Amino acid sequence: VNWLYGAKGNPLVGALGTIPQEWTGTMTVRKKRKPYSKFQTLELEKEFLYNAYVSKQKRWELARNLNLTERQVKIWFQNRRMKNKKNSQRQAAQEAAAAAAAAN
Amino acid sequence: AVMILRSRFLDARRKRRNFSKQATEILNEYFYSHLSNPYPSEEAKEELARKSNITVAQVSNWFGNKRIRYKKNIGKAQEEANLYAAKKAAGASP
DNA sequence: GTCATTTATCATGC
DNA sequence: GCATGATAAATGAC
Repeated sequence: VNWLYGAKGNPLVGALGTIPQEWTGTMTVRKKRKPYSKFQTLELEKEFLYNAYVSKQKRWELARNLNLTERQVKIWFQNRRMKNKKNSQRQAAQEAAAAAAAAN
Repeated sequence: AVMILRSRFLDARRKRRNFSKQATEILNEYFYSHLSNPYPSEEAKEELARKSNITVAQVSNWFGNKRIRYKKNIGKAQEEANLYAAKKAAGASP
Protein backbone atom coordinates (compact mmCIF):
# COMPACT_ATOMS: atom_id res chain seq x y z
CA VAL A 1 0.00 0.00 0.00
CA ASN A 2 2.21 2.76 1.26
CA TRP A 3 5.96 2.52 1.11
CA LEU A 4 6.10 4.03 4.57
CA TYR A 5 4.26 1.09 6.08
CA GLY A 6 5.87 0.27 9.37
CA ALA A 7 7.22 3.74 9.94
CA LYS A 8 6.68 5.14 13.39
CA GLY A 9 3.95 7.76 13.40
CA ASN A 10 2.46 6.66 10.11
CA PRO A 11 -1.36 6.51 10.12
CA LEU A 12 -1.28 3.07 8.56
CA VAL A 13 0.39 1.83 11.69
CA GLY A 14 -1.88 1.93 14.70
CA ALA A 15 -0.88 3.70 17.85
CA LEU A 16 1.73 1.94 19.94
CA GLY A 17 2.49 -0.41 17.08
CA THR A 18 -0.93 -2.05 16.95
CA ILE A 19 -2.13 -3.72 13.81
CA PRO A 20 -4.17 -1.61 11.36
CA GLN A 21 -7.87 -2.24 11.45
CA GLU A 22 -8.08 -3.39 7.86
CA TRP A 23 -5.58 -6.14 8.51
CA THR A 24 -6.69 -8.68 11.05
CA GLY A 25 -5.13 -11.59 9.21
CA THR A 26 -1.69 -13.09 9.52
CA MET A 27 0.98 -10.55 10.33
CA THR A 28 4.03 -12.28 8.91
CA VAL A 29 7.13 -11.05 10.66
CA ARG A 30 10.24 -10.65 8.60
CA LYS A 31 13.14 -12.72 9.85
CA LYS A 32 16.00 -10.65 11.15
CA ARG A 33 19.13 -10.64 9.06
CA LYS A 34 21.87 -12.70 10.64
CA PRO A 35 25.42 -12.74 9.22
CA TYR A 36 26.87 -16.19 8.64
CA SER A 37 30.02 -17.42 10.31
CA LYS A 38 33.39 -17.56 8.58
CA PHE A 39 33.19 -21.33 8.34
CA GLN A 40 29.71 -21.26 6.80
CA THR A 41 30.69 -18.66 4.22
CA LEU A 42 33.91 -20.44 3.33
CA GLU A 43 32.18 -23.77 2.74
CA LEU A 44 29.49 -22.13 0.63
CA GLU A 45 32.11 -20.27 -1.41
CA LYS A 46 34.02 -23.51 -1.91
CA GLU A 47 30.94 -25.21 -3.32
CA PHE A 48 30.08 -22.17 -5.44
CA LEU A 49 33.53 -22.33 -7.01
CA TYR A 50 32.72 -25.86 -8.09
CA ASN A 51 29.35 -24.91 -9.59
CA ALA A 52 27.13 -21.86 -9.33
CA TYR A 53 24.00 -24.01 -9.24
CA VAL A 54 23.65 -26.53 -6.46
CA SER A 55 21.62 -29.73 -6.74
CA LYS A 56 18.91 -30.65 -4.29
CA GLN A 57 21.13 -33.35 -2.85
CA LYS A 58 24.10 -31.03 -2.35
CA ARG A 59 21.78 -28.40 -0.94
CA TRP A 60 20.54 -30.84 1.68
CA GLU A 61 24.10 -31.82 2.62
CA LEU A 62 25.25 -28.24 2.92
CA ALA A 63 22.26 -27.32 5.03
CA ARG A 64 22.96 -30.18 7.42
CA ASN A 65 26.72 -29.65 7.64
CA LEU A 66 26.51 -25.88 8.06
CA ASN A 67 23.50 -25.87 10.35
CA LEU A 68 21.41 -23.90 7.85
CA THR A 69 18.02 -24.52 6.30
CA GLU A 70 17.78 -25.63 2.68
CA ARG A 71 15.98 -22.38 1.99
CA GLN A 72 18.93 -20.42 3.33
CA VAL A 73 21.36 -22.36 1.16
CA LYS A 74 19.17 -21.82 -1.89
CA ILE A 75 18.93 -18.09 -1.25
CA TRP A 76 22.65 -17.84 -0.57
CA PHE A 77 23.42 -19.24 -4.01
CA GLN A 78 20.90 -16.88 -5.60
CA ASN A 79 22.47 -13.86 -3.93
CA ARG A 80 25.94 -15.13 -4.74
CA ARG A 81 25.10 -15.39 -8.45
CA MET A 82 23.79 -11.81 -8.37
CA LYS A 83 27.01 -10.71 -6.72
CA ASN A 84 29.00 -12.42 -9.43
CA LYS A 85 27.01 -10.68 -12.12
CA LYS A 86 27.47 -7.27 -10.57
CA ASN A 87 31.19 -7.75 -10.22
CA SER A 88 31.42 -8.84 -13.85
CA GLN A 89 29.48 -5.80 -15.01
CA ARG A 90 31.63 -3.52 -12.87
CA GLN A 91 34.81 -5.00 -14.25
CA ALA A 92 33.52 -4.77 -17.82
CA ALA A 93 32.64 -1.11 -17.31
CA GLN A 94 36.08 -0.37 -15.92
CA GLU A 95 37.80 -2.08 -18.82
CA ALA A 96 35.61 -0.23 -21.29
CA ALA A 97 36.47 3.05 -19.63
CA ALA A 98 40.15 2.17 -19.69
CA ALA A 99 39.95 1.31 -23.38
CA ALA A 100 38.18 4.57 -24.13
CA ALA A 101 40.82 6.48 -22.21
CA ALA A 102 43.58 4.69 -24.08
CA ALA A 103 42.04 5.70 -27.40
CA ASN A 104 42.67 9.37 -26.67
CA ALA B 1 41.37 -16.72 5.66
CA VAL B 2 41.87 -16.61 1.93
CA MET B 3 38.54 -15.00 1.49
CA ILE B 4 39.41 -12.29 3.98
CA LEU B 5 42.49 -11.30 2.08
CA ARG B 6 40.60 -11.24 -1.19
CA SER B 7 37.76 -9.21 0.19
CA ARG B 8 40.19 -6.68 1.55
CA PHE B 9 40.79 -5.64 -2.05
CA LEU B 10 37.56 -6.45 -3.81
CA ASP B 11 35.21 -4.97 -1.24
CA ALA B 12 34.25 -1.49 -2.43
CA ARG B 13 33.47 -0.49 1.14
CA ARG B 14 37.20 -0.24 1.66
CA LYS B 15 37.44 2.65 -0.75
CA ARG B 16 34.17 4.42 -0.11
CA ARG B 17 34.05 8.16 -0.80
CA ASN B 18 31.27 10.58 0.01
CA PHE B 19 29.32 11.96 -2.92
CA SER B 20 29.76 15.54 -3.99
CA LYS B 21 27.51 18.23 -2.60
CA GLN B 22 25.88 18.71 -6.00
CA ALA B 23 25.18 14.99 -6.35
CA THR B 24 23.52 14.81 -2.94
CA GLU B 25 21.52 17.89 -3.85
CA ILE B 26 20.21 16.29 -7.04
CA LEU B 27 19.32 13.03 -5.34
CA ASN B 28 17.58 14.73 -2.42
CA GLU B 29 15.64 16.96 -4.76
CA TYR B 30 14.26 13.96 -6.60
CA PHE B 31 13.57 12.04 -3.41
CA TYR B 32 11.57 14.77 -1.69
CA SER B 33 9.71 15.72 -4.85
CA HIS B 34 8.58 12.09 -5.20
CA LEU B 35 8.05 11.39 -1.53
CA SER B 36 4.78 9.58 -2.18
CA ASN B 37 6.58 7.06 -4.35
CA PRO B 38 10.37 7.42 -4.17
CA TYR B 39 11.11 4.60 -6.58
CA PRO B 40 12.78 6.00 -9.71
CA SER B 41 12.49 3.93 -12.87
CA GLU B 42 15.55 2.52 -14.58
CA GLU B 43 15.51 5.44 -17.00
CA ALA B 44 15.22 7.93 -14.17
CA LYS B 45 18.09 6.24 -12.39
CA GLU B 46 20.28 6.56 -15.46
CA GLU B 47 19.47 10.24 -15.78
CA LEU B 48 20.16 10.84 -12.11
CA ALA B 49 23.41 8.93 -12.48
CA ARG B 50 24.52 11.13 -15.37
CA LYS B 51 23.58 14.37 -13.67
CA SER B 52 25.18 13.27 -10.41
CA ASN B 53 28.23 11.78 -12.10
CA ILE B 54 27.86 8.45 -10.31
CA THR B 55 26.84 4.95 -11.39
CA VAL B 56 23.26 3.66 -11.53
CA ALA B 57 24.17 1.10 -8.88
CA GLN B 58 25.22 3.95 -6.61
CA VAL B 59 21.91 5.67 -7.29
CA SER B 60 20.08 2.49 -6.28
CA ASN B 61 22.18 2.22 -3.13
CA TRP B 62 21.48 5.84 -2.27
CA PHE B 63 17.70 5.50 -2.64
CA GLY B 64 17.69 2.25 -0.69
CA ASN B 65 19.56 3.82 2.18
CA LYS B 66 17.54 7.02 1.94
CA ARG B 67 14.17 5.29 2.10
CA ILE B 68 14.96 3.15 5.13
CA ARG B 69 16.73 5.94 6.98
CA TYR B 70 13.99 8.45 6.22
CA LYS B 71 11.40 5.99 7.49
CA LYS B 72 13.27 5.55 10.75
CA ASN B 73 13.37 9.28 11.32
CA ILE B 74 9.76 10.33 10.85
CA GLY B 75 8.89 12.63 13.72
CA LYS B 76 12.39 13.87 14.15
CA ALA B 77 14.53 16.44 12.44
CA GLN B 78 13.89 14.56 9.24
CA GLU B 79 10.79 16.65 8.74
CA GLU B 80 12.98 19.68 8.53
CA ALA B 81 14.67 18.20 5.51
CA ASN B 82 11.47 18.99 3.64
CA LEU B 83 12.98 22.33 2.97
CA TYR B 84 13.50 20.71 -0.40
CA ALA B 85 9.75 20.92 -0.88
CA ALA B 86 9.77 24.61 -0.09
CA LYS B 87 12.76 25.03 -2.31
CA LYS B 88 10.98 23.40 -5.20
CA ALA B 89 7.87 25.51 -4.63
CA ALA B 90 9.98 28.66 -4.61
CA GLY B 91 11.57 27.73 -7.90
CA ALA B 92 8.37 26.73 -9.70
CA SER B 93 5.99 29.47 -8.60
CA PRO B 94 6.95 32.29 -11.01
C1' DG C 1 15.14 -19.41 -11.81
C1' DT C 2 16.25 -13.65 -12.00
C1' DC C 3 16.09 -9.36 -9.80
C1' DA C 4 14.61 -5.11 -7.36
C1' DT C 5 13.73 -4.45 -2.73
C1' DT C 6 14.22 -4.27 2.69
C1' DT C 7 16.98 -4.57 6.70
C1' DA C 8 21.00 -5.03 9.57
C1' DT C 9 25.80 -4.84 9.41
C1' DC C 10 30.16 -3.45 7.81
C1' DA C 11 33.94 -0.07 6.77
C1' DT C 12 35.09 4.35 6.07
C1' DG C 13 34.99 9.73 6.31
C1' DC C 14 35.46 13.43 9.18
C1' DG D 1 31.18 9.49 17.74
C1' DC D 2 27.82 9.25 14.29
C1' DA D 3 26.86 10.11 9.05
C1' DT D 4 27.31 7.77 4.90
C1' DG D 5 28.07 4.52 1.12
C1' DA D 6 28.41 -0.49 0.11
C1' DT D 7 27.61 -5.23 1.20
C1' DA D 8 25.37 -9.38 3.28
C1' DA D 9 20.78 -12.02 4.58
C1' DA D 10 16.00 -12.26 3.54
C1' DT D 11 11.60 -11.33 1.09
C1' DG D 12 8.54 -10.93 -2.74
C1' DA D 13 7.23 -9.88 -7.57
C1' DC D 14 7.24 -12.19 -11.93
